[in-house]
Amino acid sequence: MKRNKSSNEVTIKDVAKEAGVSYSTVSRVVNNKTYVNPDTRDRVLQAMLRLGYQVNLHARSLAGGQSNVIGLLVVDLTTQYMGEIISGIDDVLAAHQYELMLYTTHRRKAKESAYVHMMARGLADGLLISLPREPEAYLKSLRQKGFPYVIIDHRSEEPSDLFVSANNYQGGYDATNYLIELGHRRIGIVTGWMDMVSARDRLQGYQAALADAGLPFEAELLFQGDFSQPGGFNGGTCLLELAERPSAIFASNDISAMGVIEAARAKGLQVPRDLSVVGFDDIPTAALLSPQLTTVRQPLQEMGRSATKMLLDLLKNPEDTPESIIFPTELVVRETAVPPAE
Amino acid sequence: MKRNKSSNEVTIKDVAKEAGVSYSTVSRVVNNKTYVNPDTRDRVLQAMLRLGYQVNLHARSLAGGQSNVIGLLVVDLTTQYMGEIISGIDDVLAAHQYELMLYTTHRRKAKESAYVHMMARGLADGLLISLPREPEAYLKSLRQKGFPYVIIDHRSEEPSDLFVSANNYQGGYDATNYLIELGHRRIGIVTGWMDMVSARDRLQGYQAALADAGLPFEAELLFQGDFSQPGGFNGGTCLLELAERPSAIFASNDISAMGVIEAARAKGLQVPRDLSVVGFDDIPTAALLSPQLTTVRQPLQEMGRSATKMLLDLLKNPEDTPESIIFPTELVVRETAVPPAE
DNA sequence: CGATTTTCTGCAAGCGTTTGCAATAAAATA
DNA sequence: TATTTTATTGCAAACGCTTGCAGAAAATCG
Repeated sequence: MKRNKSSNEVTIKDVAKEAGVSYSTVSRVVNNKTYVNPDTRDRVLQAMLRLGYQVNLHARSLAGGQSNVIGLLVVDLTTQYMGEIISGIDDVLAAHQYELMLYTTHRRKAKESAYVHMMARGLADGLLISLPREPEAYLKSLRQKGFPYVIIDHRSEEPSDLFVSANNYQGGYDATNYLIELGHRRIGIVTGWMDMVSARDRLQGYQAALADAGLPFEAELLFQGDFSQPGGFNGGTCLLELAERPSAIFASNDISAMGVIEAARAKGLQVPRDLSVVGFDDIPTAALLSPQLTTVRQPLQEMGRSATKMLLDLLKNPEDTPESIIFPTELVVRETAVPPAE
Repeated sequence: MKRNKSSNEVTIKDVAKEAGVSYSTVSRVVNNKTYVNPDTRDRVLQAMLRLGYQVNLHARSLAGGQSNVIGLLVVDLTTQYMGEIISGIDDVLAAHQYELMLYTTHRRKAKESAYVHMMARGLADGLLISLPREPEAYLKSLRQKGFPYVIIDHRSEEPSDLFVSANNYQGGYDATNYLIELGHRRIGIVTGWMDMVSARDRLQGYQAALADAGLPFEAELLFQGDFSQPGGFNGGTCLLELAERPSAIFASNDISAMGVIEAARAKGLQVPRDLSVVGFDDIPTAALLSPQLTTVRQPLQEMGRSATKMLLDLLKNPEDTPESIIFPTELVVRETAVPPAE
């Protein structure tokens, strides 16, 4: 049943016959190995072209070669945040003839682990892990196996871990500080998932900026969000219902900033006149909102690209020890943050 | 070098030894085949658990089993449009223990073909193809091989092709007709890539609505866009610079609608006061803009889900002949379209 | 010019599975 | 009880490729 399909496929042996050489020679040509006579190579190449040969990745991988597949673990695909990162990853992968295998965890911690093991089992040559929730569960076994991986947007504490991240602390600091400089004194914050290092870093930046300006950190001005629009909406609503409501809110990502703005509108407040808002990420939509969102930019595409390059480099030279990267963030001043009303 | 890694892995044979059975028995247990003594099965299951066995997909696929991988061909990942569809796909795949292999063509036609062949070569069990550009190039060979695939958002003319699409014609008609009913008489259109059936269908819907209302179709009111924001911006700019400028514009997707709005603003015009705009897709952002975008909704997630179900069904029962689906579209009235000024 | 070295090619083993076939044991039937 | 059937297992042959090993041919050297 499946056999007849397969018999249809042209294999390395067919090419060998066509070119009048042994199949190992064909393999050498395909893999650009040394010690192949230029003439022979040409002949094989011709034969491959004629027959339309395509390597079977499964077989190659099984035989101990590379699978030319990179696994990517993501939480959620629907966000532009992720789209940007993936597009960076994809750029580099395409340039190096690698395939991308995608896995969405939907924040189910247990699944992450199972998937990672399967990947490491030979399905993929390396792994890109974005925004992991409980990485320690499986990272340890990857390390033991010496399986190459790079983490995206998560500043790992383990020194041997390779990661690419942005300076979330600084970003949080800058955003908050900007609001302070505009004259705001009561600044709320809607955080992200607090089990994520990046979210904690942004919060700490916020607190540090407050402290440096001699402003107190007030617990009632903090709302634990979840990087989602509804989360931002709830956060905004809560904060705006405080007896003494904040004149500005720092949302830990653009999506929740949009939620906050939504909440303000629902309360009949105008942004930025009645409430200043600063986001984080600078997703493409941020510039398209009206008013345009003031936010902290992290170079998402570039992060994806760097992580992938790093991983590919690691695959090529396993002895290499590239350095983790922390990209600087950049405050993008647009329209949603202005000096407070009075 | 790679060997030591592999030797680390627990294979079906290890499990067999641990359980005291032959490896073929283990395989039968793993694949839930009939004719395995319940006791034996238990013993094998135990052993698998103890050793932490994970099937090697490459080997399985090579040996003629399924790879449990579905290939997905997409143009571009950065759009929410695609994010929505993928999220639907992913839902279904996850529920059926399939992996997703992703391939982004970046609109390079040649690459599409190469990738499809590689997938069909055993890498994947089936293929999901979204927004193909020149599908005929490779679809033919897929058909010949009997390789299962489903097309997303492309109404194929080939009767044997399975596809999931939305009623783009009706959507275009409804959007235009709505504008006409509001009182607009000069209605511009920014199209998508005209080599895509969906874009052409939307345009035809637009023309039909015009005709039905006894309005002429004027070539100067048509701008060939490309489904992108800049494309929308250019289109908007052009149309608004006409001697007699339109009072409304139908943009062929939300992203370009945002571009059109941007263009209007750049010209000092207010939406919707000076220009009504209707989009297409209803991506999540559409509801978050201000003013909120009036648009035509197509059930993207559902389309992804249906296509995937269809494909999986086809894999399970190759004799089945599921029907292609054309989802109805729905006009979502929000704030960007109102009666014309005077 | 014989002896090395280097380049080139083929053979065969193996990667971890699935599966048809054969063998055996147990159950059902005559 | 003898004979079929049915259930349960194991063996071995693929699947398409990589790669170490060994020979053959060509190039280099003393």
